[in-house]
Amino acid sequence: MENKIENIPCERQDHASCDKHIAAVHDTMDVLHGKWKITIISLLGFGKRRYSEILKEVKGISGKMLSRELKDMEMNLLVKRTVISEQPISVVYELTDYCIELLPVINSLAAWGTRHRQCIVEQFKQERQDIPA
Amino acid sequence: MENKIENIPCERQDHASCDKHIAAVHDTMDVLHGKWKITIISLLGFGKRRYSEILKEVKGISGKMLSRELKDMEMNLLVKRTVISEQPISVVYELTDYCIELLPVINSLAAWGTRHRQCIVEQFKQERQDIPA
DNA sequence: CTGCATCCTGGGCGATACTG
DNA sequence: CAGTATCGCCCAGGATGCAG
Repeated sequence: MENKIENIPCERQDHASCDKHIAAVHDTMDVLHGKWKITIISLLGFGKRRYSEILKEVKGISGKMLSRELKDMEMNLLVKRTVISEQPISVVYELTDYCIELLPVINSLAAWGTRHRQCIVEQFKQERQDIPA
Repeated sequence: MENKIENIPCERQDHASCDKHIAAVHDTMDVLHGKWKITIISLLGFGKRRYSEILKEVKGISGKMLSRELKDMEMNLLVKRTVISEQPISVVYELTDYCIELLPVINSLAAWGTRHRQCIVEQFKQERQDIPA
């Protein structure tokens, strides 16, 4: 029951560094918090978009939430906002280079999620044939 | 404003794969949902722990939440629960090999979080000397 | 010690209507 | 078209107490 490190593919060795690690994770999660930000980032990873386009393409999001999230993300330097002064006015959002560094992270989340879904499906099948009668 | 992919270090090319990508991310986030799971995983990445040890080491968590989260994680095959029939009874939790695959993902979250914190600090300093008078 | 039931509060988020 | 204001629901999660 000791603090033997085994099979752990990372380099956390003591309580202090463990706490720092956790704090760092929370820094990221704070930035990504809420129901929508990751989706928005994924979408914008696809290319710059206007407000109304995002509204359409992110299924289910309301206008209030979208502007709130975008404002938030702009403050966190994740997104660049550009006003196009035409008729009528339009606003374009795009990922900052900084935020683009998040994409690989999000990709790794996606990769694990894909495997996880398969695993759950397997498990389900398994259970169904364990109790067949 | 087209769907030009540029500077994007990942391979999402069309709407269908983009949607799948997003769904996969949500699969992962569902598993990690709530205020505590990532922290618990990080801690257990450190070595197996008893219930009461986790309760002490994860600052701020309540008993209710801890058992709820652990049960949840057990169902998702993230954690292995072992009852030690001694006096008094104790229960040991440890990461499954499956969950250990999540550690690199969490590490990448931490890595970005560390950089982000530095970036925010820089930005703050910047602003303070932009409006010094 | 481990873990569940109950009660309760805050705030995340949706719906709608309104302004520039 | 972009964004704000108001209202209110709902549920994650905190506190406490009980059970095995």
